[in-house]
Amino acid sequence: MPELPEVETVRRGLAATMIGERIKGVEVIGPRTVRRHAPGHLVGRVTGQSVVAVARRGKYLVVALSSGDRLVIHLRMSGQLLWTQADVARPKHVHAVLSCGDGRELRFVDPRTFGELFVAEAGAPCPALDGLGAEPLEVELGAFRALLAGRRRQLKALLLDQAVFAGIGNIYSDEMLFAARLRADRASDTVSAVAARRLHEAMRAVLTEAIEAGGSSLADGQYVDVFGRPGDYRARHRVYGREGRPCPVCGRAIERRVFGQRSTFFCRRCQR
DNA sequence: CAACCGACCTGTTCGC
DNA sequence: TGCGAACAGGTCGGTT
Repeated sequence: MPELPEVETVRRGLAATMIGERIKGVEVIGPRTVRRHAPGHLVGRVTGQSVVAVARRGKYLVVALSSGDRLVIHLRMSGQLLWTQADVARPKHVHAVLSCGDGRELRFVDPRTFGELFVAEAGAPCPALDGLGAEPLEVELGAFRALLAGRRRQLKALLLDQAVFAGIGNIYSDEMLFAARLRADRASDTVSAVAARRLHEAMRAVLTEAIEAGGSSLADGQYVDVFGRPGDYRARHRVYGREGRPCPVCGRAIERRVFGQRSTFFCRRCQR
């Protein structure tokens, strides 16, 4: 579910609530939620630590602890982090809980159980983070063009490849390709310098606006921030989830096709 | 190297 | 109303 704008929105909520908090207790409830190492390792490493900073790398949240260790969280498809009073009844699918001060706790909720938490120890390499590609909001135009030209990939597959650009998912790849007027299956090394500049700008514009809107909550309302609030960006989607509706630029019906196993929404006339 | 496929899960929506 | 099929924001490992 969550892509870069949603994860960034969660990050901001975590930074606002958790920095300076001491984690008094850690509960790991589901057997799948901590799977890169023993669950007890996470409990031992995190209990008693204070939160120093909260960063984001791609779709990963990175909670820096006073020990120098990092608590790394990925929400995958259905994960949520909810900051609540501990005496509020727990919903279904709460798989981990961090108990903090003033009777508050951070809950990791995840119906599909694809999400995960793990500890990256201070000074140790972390393959999951180290293998990530460029941050889409930081990559410069020159480097961006080199990433497109350096291989022959379908543009959508390239945008979705976390080792190339970290944080883009199915919604925002479609939205930025539409904004740049490029087809999802265009070979990356055939994109002109002018079109590459358009895509670079579209990447920045779409992600920035989506973050400002607090991300996209779809019909089922799965995605919410740490305070339980949905994001507003869905109302601004121009193609994603809009099959059969008119293209906002030319009026032709938006189409849906599968590219690389993923539903892809696009305008046949505007995107080349 | 790139594309494709199934797998991992639960829940919701859609079509008959 | 019921029920199975299709589908879902992500990623990984194995094949073609």
